[in-house]
Amino acid sequence: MRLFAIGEVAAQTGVSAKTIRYYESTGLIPDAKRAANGYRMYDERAVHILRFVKRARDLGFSVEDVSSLLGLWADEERASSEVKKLAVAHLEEIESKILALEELRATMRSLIDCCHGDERPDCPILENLAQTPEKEDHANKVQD
Amino acid sequence: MRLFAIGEVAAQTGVSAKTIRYYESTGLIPDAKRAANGYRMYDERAVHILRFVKRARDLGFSVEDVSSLLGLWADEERASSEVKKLAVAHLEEIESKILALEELRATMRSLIDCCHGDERPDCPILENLAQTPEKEDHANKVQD
DNA sequence: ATAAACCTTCCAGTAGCTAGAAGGTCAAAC
DNA sequence: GTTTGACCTTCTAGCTACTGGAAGGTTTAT
Repeated sequence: MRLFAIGEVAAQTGVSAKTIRYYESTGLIPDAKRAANGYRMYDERAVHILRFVKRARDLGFSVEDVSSLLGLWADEERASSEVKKLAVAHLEEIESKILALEELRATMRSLIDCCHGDERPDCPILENLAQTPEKEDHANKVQD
Repeated sequence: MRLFAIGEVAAQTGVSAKTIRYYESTGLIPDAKRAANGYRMYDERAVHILRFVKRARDLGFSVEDVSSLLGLWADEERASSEVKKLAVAHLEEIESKILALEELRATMRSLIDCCHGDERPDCPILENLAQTPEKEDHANKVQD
C-alpha cells in the first residue's frame, strides 16, 4: 500500500500541512503513522478522511460538527436522521447569518446612498453613527 | 458635570463593562478618568464615544474600522468621501459574505432534501462528504 | 559539498471579546 | 459594628480555527 508524506497529502486534499498537524494535535483525525525518520505517513484511508474533513469544512460545518460527522460516517449503524439533524441545524445557522447580513446590507446601502462622498466634511454616515438613541426604537433605524 | 461609573455606562450604552475596559486597554477609546477610589468615571462625551463605537460595531465594522471612523468623526476637516470609502468597502464585504452563504445554503438544502432522515444508515449527505472529487486542479501548493 | 525542498517540534499571534480568580470599596441591613 | 451584596479593580486564560516563524533534522539533486 502506498504511503504519502504530509506535503503530498496536503496537495491531494487542499488541507495545508500545518492544518493537518493541527487536526491531529486536536484529535480531529487519528495520529498519523510515522516513517523511520519521524515523518508522518498517510495511507489512502487517512487521505480519504482528510478529504471528508475538507469537504465538510468547506460546507461551513464547525470542526466540532466535523468530528461528529466523522463519527457517524464511521458508524455503520448510524441513523441517517442523526446526520440530517446536524445538517439542518447548520442550514438554519447559515440562514440566520444571511438574514442578519441582509439587514446590515440594507442599512449600509441606505447610509451610503445618503452620503455625497466628496471633500466636504458633513457626512450622514457619521451623523447616523453619532446619533443618541433618545427616541429609542425609531430614532436609530434607517429606512430601506 | 455628572460622571458615571462603568456599570452605569454599560447599561446606558449596551457595551459591557468588560468590553469597555477591553476597548480602553487596546486604545480604541481614551483612558477613562479615575475617581479617588480608582474607579473609572465617564462624562457625557465619553459615553457618546462609546455609543458611537457600539453602533458602528453593530453595523459590523471591524474594531480597526471603528478606530478610523472615530478619527474621522473627531476631525472637523474630514472629507465625507473618506467615510464613504470605508462604508463602501464594508458593504462589499457584507455582500460577498452573503453570496458565499447563499451558495452554502443552496448546497445544504439540496443535500438535506436528498436525505430521508430516518433510522436507516444510508445517507446521501455522508456520501457527498465522502465522495472523492475527480481531478479538478485547485492549484494545490505545498505550504508550510 | 552544498543547496533546496522537504520534514520535525514548539511558541506566539490573529479578532473580539468573555470567564473567572482574588481582592478592594461602598451603602444598607441586622 | 459587622456583615451582606453589589459594585469596582487587575490579571490570566480561554474561545475558533488556524497561520507564521524559529530552530533544527532529512533527503535528493547537482
